[in-house]
Amino acid sequence: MSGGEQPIQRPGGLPAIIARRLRASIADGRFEPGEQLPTQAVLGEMYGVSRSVIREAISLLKSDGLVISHQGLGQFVNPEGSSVFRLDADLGDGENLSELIEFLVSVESAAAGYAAQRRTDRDLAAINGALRALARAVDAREDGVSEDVAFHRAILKATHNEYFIDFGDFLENRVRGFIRKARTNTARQAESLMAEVQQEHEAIEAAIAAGNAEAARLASQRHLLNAAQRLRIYLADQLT
Amino acid sequence: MSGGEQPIQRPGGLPAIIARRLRASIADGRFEPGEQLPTQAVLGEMYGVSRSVIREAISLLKSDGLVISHQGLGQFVNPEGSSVFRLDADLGDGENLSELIEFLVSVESAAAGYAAQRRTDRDLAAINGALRALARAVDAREDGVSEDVAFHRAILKATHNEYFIDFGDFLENRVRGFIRKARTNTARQAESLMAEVQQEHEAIEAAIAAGNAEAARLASQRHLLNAAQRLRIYLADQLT
DNA sequence: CGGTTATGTTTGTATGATAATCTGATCCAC
DNA sequence: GTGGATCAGATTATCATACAAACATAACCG
Repeated sequence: MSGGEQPIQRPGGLPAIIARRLRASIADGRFEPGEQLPTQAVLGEMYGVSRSVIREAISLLKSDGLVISHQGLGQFVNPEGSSVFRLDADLGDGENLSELIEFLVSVESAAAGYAAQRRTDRDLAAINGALRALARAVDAREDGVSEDVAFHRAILKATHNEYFIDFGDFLENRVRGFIRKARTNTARQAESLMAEVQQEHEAIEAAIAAGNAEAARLASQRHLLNAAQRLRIYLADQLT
Repeated sequence: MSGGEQPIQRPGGLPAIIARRLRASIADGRFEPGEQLPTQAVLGEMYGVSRSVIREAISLLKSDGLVISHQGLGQFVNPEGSSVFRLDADLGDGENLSELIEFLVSVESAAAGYAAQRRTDRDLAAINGALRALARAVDAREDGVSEDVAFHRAILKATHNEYFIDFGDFLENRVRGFIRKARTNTARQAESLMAEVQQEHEAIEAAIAAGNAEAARLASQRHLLNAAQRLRIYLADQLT
């Protein structure tokens, strides 16, 4: 999967390497919170790279809120600690896939619960419309990817919570897209699989329509866990 | 709160501005997925800045996985979409505080549930030890901050899931630290408040010890929601 | 026709210079 | 002396330029 036909993927260049080292140094306490970092010129000497590289590395740490720099003053380790939670899904290696799925399920199912409590009639109509469109697509022997996306997005939208919606976009781009690719590649049992998926979808929709948060959580949880299971089977087949 | 005694916080410099614009352009579809971006030299002309600035901006997008660059080839919009979920908590504005808390509660309570299912005896001992240490600190009229941190961290550790642990660190740095500051600043009712918090902690610990995932989820949920409520009261008082 | 070699383009890195901004010391007036 | 303005130094921010490395394509040759 990783490292195939595409041009080789380097660790990210010198700036990324330096950034990693600096991050480690901060984490290890070699630079304490609030402490002033060496100047860019000095850091350049320390690591044997030019100031441009140091600047890019620092820039990355700044975007994570780990470092704060003031013109004329210097650069400091943010005493508040990193201000962002960064979830980078390196799917496909299968290493910590289970752990990641667990985390994803927690969020997704919670979102479904909130959606059940908050969905307006308009939300419900959108969810229902997406579900029926998906059914039509499956009947027409299409893949129904865009309809699947619309369905899940409609649910997240019904939470009326920006954070869940953003998280859903991430989930969509990285994980569900991956799952879908796996699914279409194992087109053998596509028929029964599609029916299974559709059934899970309908369970979610019914719970949300009924305003039953607990049921929505469970149904959503089951759906994603099943998808993960199907993905695992696919990955196992790949290794033969 | 924001913009007080510290040196004024600029929007982040030219690179951050350019990065925002590029991000917007990609989101708006002005640059389609997989499409090649203009060269750094051209982008520099377009925005009227030097190539260094463009490089730093692109570097930020690359760290989000939104852009991929190949030496000698050019820079491309990642067709897979962003590979990271970025949760930056701009707490203190109170704007979408409720939404954020909702998201945090979802994750934290799920973690408590997993902890209840998986905790080893050693985990349980760590949690219990932290809880008793916290009680001692409160009795001794100390703030007990470090003990509080240790308690929550021990729980997250008991999930044996790296993602929850990382998330806990973020939560700790940004949110709980903020809550704690609010709490100590309203030291008037500290006595009854501490007792209330301790009671909530004990409920979580008991559920985890009993291996009751559902109870652990609920207890954790209640604890964080109450903390958020206490925070809201504090913030409201501030506005007088 | 197939493989090899130029060639041009683009990103990566280095280097040096200038502008902007902040701290701390210095200086001057009163 | 004290308070405020001014200056010097340090440091980041930005710019400009040059060279190295990697890649695609076209030209070339056997």
